[in-house]
Amino acid sequence: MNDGPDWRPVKRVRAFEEVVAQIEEQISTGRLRAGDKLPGERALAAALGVSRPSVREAMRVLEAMGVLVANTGSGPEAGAILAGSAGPALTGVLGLHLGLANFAVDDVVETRLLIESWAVEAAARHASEADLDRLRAIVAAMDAPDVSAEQFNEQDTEFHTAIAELSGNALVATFMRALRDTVRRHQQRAVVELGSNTEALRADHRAILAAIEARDPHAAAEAVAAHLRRAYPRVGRGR
Amino acid sequence: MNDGPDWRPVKRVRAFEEVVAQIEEQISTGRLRAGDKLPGERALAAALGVSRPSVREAMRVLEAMGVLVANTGSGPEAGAILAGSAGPALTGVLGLHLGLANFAVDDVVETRLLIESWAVEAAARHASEADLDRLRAIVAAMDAPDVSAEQFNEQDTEFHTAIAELSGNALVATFMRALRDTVRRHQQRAVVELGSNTEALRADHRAILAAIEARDPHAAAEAVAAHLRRAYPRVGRGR
DNA sequence: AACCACGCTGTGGTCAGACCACGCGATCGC
DNA sequence: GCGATCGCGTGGTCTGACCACAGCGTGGTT
Repeated sequence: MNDGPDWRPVKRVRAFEEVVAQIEEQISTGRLRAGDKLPGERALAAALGVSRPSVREAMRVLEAMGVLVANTGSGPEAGAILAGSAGPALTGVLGLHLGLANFAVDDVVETRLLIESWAVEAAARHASEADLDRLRAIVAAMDAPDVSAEQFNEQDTEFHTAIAELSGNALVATFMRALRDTVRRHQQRAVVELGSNTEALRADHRAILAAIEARDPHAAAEAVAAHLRRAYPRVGRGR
Repeated sequence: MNDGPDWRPVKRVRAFEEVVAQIEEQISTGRLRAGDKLPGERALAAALGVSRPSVREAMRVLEAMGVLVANTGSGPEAGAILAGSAGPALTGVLGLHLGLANFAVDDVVETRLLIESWAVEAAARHASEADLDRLRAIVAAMDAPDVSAEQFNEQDTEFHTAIAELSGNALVATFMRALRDTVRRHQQRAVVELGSNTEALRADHRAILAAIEARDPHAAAEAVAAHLRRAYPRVGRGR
């Protein structure tokens, strides 16, 4: 089994990678928590023995991953603050790789169907009355007579995200939002074709809500599947 | 409905963000494709009218998203090349936010169960004989007498990733790998407790493989669920 | 005494210019 | 012919400087 030395030569370690690694370590060991503020770039550079540009590149990486936000000025709001959610970062990553053809749009929609079916089942099982009120309010807002296409889309996102959150799994909710945003950004780049056909979609929403209200997980999953098949008809064939 | 001006303050646009945006646009419009090589940092800086550090920060962001890799030296391999997969980037993002307590470990395992159940059903439906051979080879390798704990873990990842790839959905496969790596990194930070208990896990793998061979999606999903419940016993209670 | 304007200070953002390590590729010498 | 060597362009790093911005203290004004 031994084919000789075969040692993998040292991996190049760039300065900013070391900085990222150290900050990651502080996070995973709990020494840095959400809400904490990092030292200034100059102080960090001095403490780590690297130059400020290297620290800045590390900041950009962490910022791209949604781990921190950087603010200028002074006061409590200024500086690099650990916070953020993974959502926007995920959306960005997925969108880029969609453009690079590493994924297909159908893959994204299919995955969304898979995740949302599960989420709505969980939601149907243990949604509280307050949760239901929230969904009802969104559905009612979408049924108002004067909603623009943009508002409609916004509230549609709201509705589906709310369902995902009701599943009680924060990661699933984040995935859901990222997938929906990815599809939406992609399709709005092509054509906004739903036009005045929103009635069918709104009816779907009402059906989903009704199934959740009836505590019927299976029916809820079916309703979601039907809804997505209507919204993205091309998916699901051929596989 | 009109509450006054309520204008959003101008979004600050940093130079590197503009650079990232322009590269993203080149990607989504198809002018840049996977495998293409970007101009050198100096040339890009000159072309975009920004300084080299700004270009570099943009590079770091795109690199963190798994969109490009940067190599030194000269020749065809040198420079910033569009390529990569989203996998490592997703793993990094998930791991960091796990550390920041934006997600719970249970969320990750639960999500993995959800996705893998679906994937194995799809795999059971349309795995080719060659696909099955690949799985059989992995299972056989894990049954060898002299596998170390590390090798075992490696091949376990291989097995589950292979199943996800068999689903035919590249995005699901990517998610699967990211979720598994995230869990693995997290648990290996704590305790590697499986010890010599691998026999049960290997039996699970054989059961999963058998269900796929039998083209029984439901049994395959059940087998995967049982396997994950055994591997991560604490999950699934209380929700 | 209350209040407001100014400037100090520290933050991230940007820039210019320089030097280094690396590795391909052409050139030169044998 | 062929191998060692040098050139040159790549990303990686550093220095030092300047800018815009925002909070907050200090000063003068009312």
